Amino acid sequence: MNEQGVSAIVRKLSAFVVLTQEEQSVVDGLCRHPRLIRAGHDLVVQGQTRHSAYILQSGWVCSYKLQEDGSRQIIDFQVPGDFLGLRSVLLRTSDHSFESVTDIQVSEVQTADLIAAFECAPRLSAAIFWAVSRDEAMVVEHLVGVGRRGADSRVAHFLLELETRLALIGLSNRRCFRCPLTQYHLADALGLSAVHVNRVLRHLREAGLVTFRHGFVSIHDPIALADIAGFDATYLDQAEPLLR
Amino acid sequence: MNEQGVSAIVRKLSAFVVLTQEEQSVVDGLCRHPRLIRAGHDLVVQGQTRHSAYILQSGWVCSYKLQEDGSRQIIDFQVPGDFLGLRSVLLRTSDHSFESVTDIQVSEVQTADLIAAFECAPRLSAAIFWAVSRDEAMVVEHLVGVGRRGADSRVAHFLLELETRLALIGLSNRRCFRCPLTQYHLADALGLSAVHVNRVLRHLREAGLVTFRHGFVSIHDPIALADIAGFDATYLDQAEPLLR
DNA sequence: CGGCACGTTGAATGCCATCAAGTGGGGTGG
DNA sequence: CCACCCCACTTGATGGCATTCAACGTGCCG
Repeated sequence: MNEQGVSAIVRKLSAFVVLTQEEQSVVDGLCRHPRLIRAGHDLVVQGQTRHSAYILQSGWVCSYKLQEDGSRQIIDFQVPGDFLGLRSVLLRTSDHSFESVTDIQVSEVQTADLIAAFECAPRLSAAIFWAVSRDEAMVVEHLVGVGRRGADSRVAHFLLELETRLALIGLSNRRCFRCPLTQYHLADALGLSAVHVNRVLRHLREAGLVTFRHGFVSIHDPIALADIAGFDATYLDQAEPLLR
Repeated sequence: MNEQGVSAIVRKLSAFVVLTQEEQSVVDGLCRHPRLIRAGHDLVVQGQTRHSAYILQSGWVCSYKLQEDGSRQIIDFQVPGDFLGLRSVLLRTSDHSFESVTDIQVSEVQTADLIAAFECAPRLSAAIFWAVSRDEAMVVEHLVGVGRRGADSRVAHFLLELETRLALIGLSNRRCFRCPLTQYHLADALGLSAVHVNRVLRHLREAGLVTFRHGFVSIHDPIALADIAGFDATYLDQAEPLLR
């Protein structure tokens, strides 16, 4: 729960469907058994066969895929209110891993409970499908970035996307936000070396665009930053709620 | 329909769920109104607000995302039996475009019909969710390739994945297959320049691994190719059907 | 026969990885 | 309390992989 007394997931889903009090309690019912996990632990590992889905209550998680040569590609980061592993419950073996970046709090979601929730609150299922679709759109945009953008643009785009996601759940005020990621995380996510990420960050900082330091990000010039990022937030679909 | 008298989509879904005769007819019912589209046309364009989903009956399609600077990133190719735009029916605006690579035959799927099909054939819905999950896993693997693999490895991986997908619907005999893609398609998909794709293909050909030419691909040395590709087909989940 | 799309090859440039070395803060243990 | 280590970050030098520019080949089609 944050300062408004509303859980992050309710807040996020409300961006798409304005949930009734009753629907909110259904969601909260899914989050009944929170579990604490320390930073740097794997929730699900690549190749694992029967794994659950989770809702992230607090803290940050990354999903990644390891290669034989030891390098890893981070697929996405999860912030409070996001689902973990919902995409792949139907594949027999998980194709990627989840690791806690910070200490986290998660609720395990039983498939049966989820289906029951869908039945008694159909609008809720629409909201959850929207959330899943948005996550996929983010992976696609991520692919575009890694495939077609230069390093500066890639880093700028990443920070802007992050800001937008965090603003949605009340963890950013559109200027600055807390961010527990290291430059190594950025490197693994963006397909760059950590050394180069460092150089790019310095460049962006000296250009007065954005500062990424001490677990904190400040966006000094959103316009110029969005410009070099080629950032267009349409894919995050963050306009008015569709269903009221 | 192919030579076995079974549509590509039924064949593909059967890899996950062995469909009864009745379930097969439900699927065929979804494919009632086929539409022909010439090569090089857009079915859905990025930014379009209300678009349908389709099932591809024959021919090849690519989904891509355009950038301001004119470059494009191909997200994925669709081959017969694949869905188009199912992922994003819930987002208000499509975040990417679909273009026919060859002349194609598609069936438009009404959301209502799909839901009705789910209700009268629950096993079918599981199979479709599996197909969607597999598509997402492919996008993730694509991201890993673009982010973390060198050009040779990327091209090799792409060709192996393609072969596996086509074998599933009976369009490859595990050695060679027809492939209407140009080197420009590969370049846009793999985040490389067309010139470099050409060089890589020459290199792979001269090494006796694979030939990509005249709309035809021959895999001469699958073992060595999988080796430099770092190819592990687990994410395609192509083992035994799960539900019988 | 010209035009066009696709493919092919060479040379020069440049972005980013890699190697290497060093800084600084936080935690631990002597 | 200080020495030590470890991790994250920082910076410079070097080199390689892939892009870009440019030119040419080749088959197809109007």
